[in-house]
Amino acid sequence: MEGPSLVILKEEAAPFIGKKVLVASGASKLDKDRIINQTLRDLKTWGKHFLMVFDDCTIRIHYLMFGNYYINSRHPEKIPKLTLEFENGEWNNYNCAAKIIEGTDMDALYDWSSDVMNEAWSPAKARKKLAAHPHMLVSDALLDQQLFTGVGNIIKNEVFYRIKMHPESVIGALPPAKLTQLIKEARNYSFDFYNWKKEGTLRKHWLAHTKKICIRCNLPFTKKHTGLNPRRSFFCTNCQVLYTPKDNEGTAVNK
DNA sequence: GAAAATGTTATCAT
DNA sequence: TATGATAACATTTT
Repeated sequence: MEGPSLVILKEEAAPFIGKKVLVASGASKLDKDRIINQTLRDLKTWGKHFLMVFDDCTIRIHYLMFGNYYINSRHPEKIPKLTLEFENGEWNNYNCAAKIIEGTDMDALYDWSSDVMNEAWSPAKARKKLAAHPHMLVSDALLDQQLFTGVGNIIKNEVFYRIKMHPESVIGALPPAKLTQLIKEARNYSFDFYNWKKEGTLRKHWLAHTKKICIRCNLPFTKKHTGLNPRRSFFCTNCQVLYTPKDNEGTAVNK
């Protein structure tokens, strides 16, 4: 699950805010008794971290690759990792990692400005952080949760396709305007993802992820694991430009 | 039916 | 002690 999906969950679970946990159950090892009778005070997301803020602690849920949830219904056979029952409904979470964080001050723990879905998102800070990693491949940069919190592999592939950038381009070699475009589109596509996911049309809007043919060029895509975080990249070598350092710059000159 | 994938963190080893 | 490798989680799609 990528960042935008958690924002959708936050909206779907909003009716539970202000309600008391009547029953907490599930396969998770976390101390479920701890939150019984606590009121759900707030729901927040930091990229792929989902935060349920209670009276004196917070539950952090990560849905990883296969996690999902059912609100006011449950999976026909699977056992939930964590179920919360309130007076107005139940919330079942599956295949996720759940953990209790002591305290409720998430502002002290999370930097919201790095989250592409957050209103506090700061392109300027992103740019500054990127400048500190001139040798990083753009493919790794977009997946780096400290740089583009909430971006996942689908968003990565679609962003590079949109801005016509080869995923193995190097941060330090990007022309300033191209860097601007990368930062801008990381957030912009994430909101498209959010809207399409909500209307159930996300997959049909994919132009690169899992695709075989580039519709701009009518040529086959390259499918390759790129970067140090070797996730699948789908790209067109004809229209997606590879930005690499010139031989005599970017690194110490060897003579 | 095997393999890979919308991903990260805890733990172990060096 | 710091860094890096490995295990763990566990379902759907190709």
